[in-house]
Amino acid sequence: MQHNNLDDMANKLKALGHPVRLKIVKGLVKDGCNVNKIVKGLGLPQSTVSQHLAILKNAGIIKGVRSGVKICYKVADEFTRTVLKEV
Amino acid sequence: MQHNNLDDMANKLKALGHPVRLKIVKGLVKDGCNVNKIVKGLGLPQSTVSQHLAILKNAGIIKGVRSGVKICYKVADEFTRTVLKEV
DNA sequence: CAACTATATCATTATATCGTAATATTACGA
DNA sequence: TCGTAATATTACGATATAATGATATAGTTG
Repeated sequence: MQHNNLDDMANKLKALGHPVRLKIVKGLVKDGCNVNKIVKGLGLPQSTVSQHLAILKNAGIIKGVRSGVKICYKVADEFTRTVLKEV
Repeated sequence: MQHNNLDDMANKLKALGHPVRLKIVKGLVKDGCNVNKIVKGLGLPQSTVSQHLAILKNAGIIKGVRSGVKICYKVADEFTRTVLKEV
C-alpha cells in the first residue's frame, strides 16, 4: 500500500506513541527478533506483547517473517526508521 | 524540562497520532496561528480544537504566546519539526 | 464597568485502548 | 499422530480518549 497520507501517518505515529511499542520498535530497528525474545526482554505477558506487535503490524510499521516455528519481526517502514533516529 | 526519554517521546508521538492534531501541527509548522483561524480551517467546534491544542501543549509540542486578546500557537519542539518533515 | 471577542474548562456520552488470563493455532520433532 | 514450543486470538474489566454543547475566564474597547 504505502499511501503516506495524513491518516496513515497519524496511525503510524499513534502506534509508536506507546512506551512499550516504542521500546519494541527501538529494539527491532537494531535487529529483527522473535516474539519470545521480546517477551523476555520486556517481562510482559506474551499475549500483551503479541497484541502490541499486531498493532504495529497493522500500522505498517513492522513485518513478520516466519522461519519454522518462530517469527522474525523487523521494521519495514522508512518513516519509522527516520523517526526512531530521533528517539 | 526536555527529558527526551522514551516516555516523553512516546507521549509526543501519541499526541501527534491523531489526524486532527497532525493536521493542526502541520499547519502550525508553516506559521504560527491563533485558535480561531484553526477552528475555521478545520470546521470543528472551538472547544474541540482547544482541547486538541491543550494536548499538544501538554506534550511539549506547541507553545502559545498571548498577544492581546489572541494567542499565537507555534511548534516549539525540534523533534516534532523533524518528524513533520516526513509527513 | 458593560459589551464583545478569543480562548479555556466542564460535564456528558460514546467509543477506544490497555493489560491479562484463557484458549486457539501453527509448525516441528519423536 | 502426540506433545510441545512459539505465536495469535478472544473475552473482558478498567481506564483513557474523543466530540460537543454549555459555561467560564481573560483581554480589549467604548
